[in-house]
Amino acid sequence: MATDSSLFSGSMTMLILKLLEQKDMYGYEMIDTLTQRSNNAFEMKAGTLYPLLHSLVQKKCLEVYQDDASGKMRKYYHLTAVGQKILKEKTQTWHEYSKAVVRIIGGECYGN
Amino acid sequence: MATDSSLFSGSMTMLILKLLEQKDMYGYEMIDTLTQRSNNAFEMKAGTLYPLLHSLVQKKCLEVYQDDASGKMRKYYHLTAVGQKILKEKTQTWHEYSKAVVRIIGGECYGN
DNA sequence: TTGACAAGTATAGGTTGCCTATATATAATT
DNA sequence: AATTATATATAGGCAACCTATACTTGTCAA
Repeated sequence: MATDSSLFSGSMTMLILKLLEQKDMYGYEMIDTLTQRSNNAFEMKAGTLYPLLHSLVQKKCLEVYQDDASGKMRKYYHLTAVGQKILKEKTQTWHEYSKAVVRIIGGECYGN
Repeated sequence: MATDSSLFSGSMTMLILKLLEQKDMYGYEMIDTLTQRSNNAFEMKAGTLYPLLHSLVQKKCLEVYQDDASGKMRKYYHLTAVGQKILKEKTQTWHEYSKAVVRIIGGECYGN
């Protein structure tokens, strides 16, 4: 991530799971998608992503399958029911904390 | 902090500086104030706070003075100009990242 | 046609941020 | 008198993320 990433450390898992809720993706694709959708606010590093993906597979949050059709090795990740549950929990927690931060630092407020 | 604190690690400094922008406080007072204003979402631990305060003093973000009037030792912390600048930067970054997260995970976002 | 670069995945090692556990001392409560 | 709340402090540890590096294959320009 860019600049002062520490402000949002811990949210990486949530963001990855959210991307995979919409469609199966391979690692490099996730990095690009995150960068685009966040307008460069997030620049996830490969060295952060791949170990994270491996651990999420181990925790049964993701399933992986390989596709070499294009000649390049691509490992696609698919969100499981377990992963979906974790995503829901993390998202809820995020909104809760986000609202609490806003109550303290003021400014904009997040719905629901 | 409560439960899955990792989602917001890195925001502690910002929150502390924000409290001290409003008035000088001593450590224990900050913990209570944070707990109250966040409706128990944040439960900062003493073992987290005091080392953080010491490091902020070292970075010239805070100044400290002691008050033993009440019989109890209380170290009051005061926000410096440097601290104010850091607070402004962290707050800006937080809003930026927060908006980026909302763009990815969805939910409403009010104001800038 | 080969040399450089982008795409794609992977791991080791280090830093940071926060936590738990523990320690100390005094005031208030019981 | 004993316990609890107030108040500050430090050591040790874990988890999350980063940097640096490594490897392979495809593409494009010189």
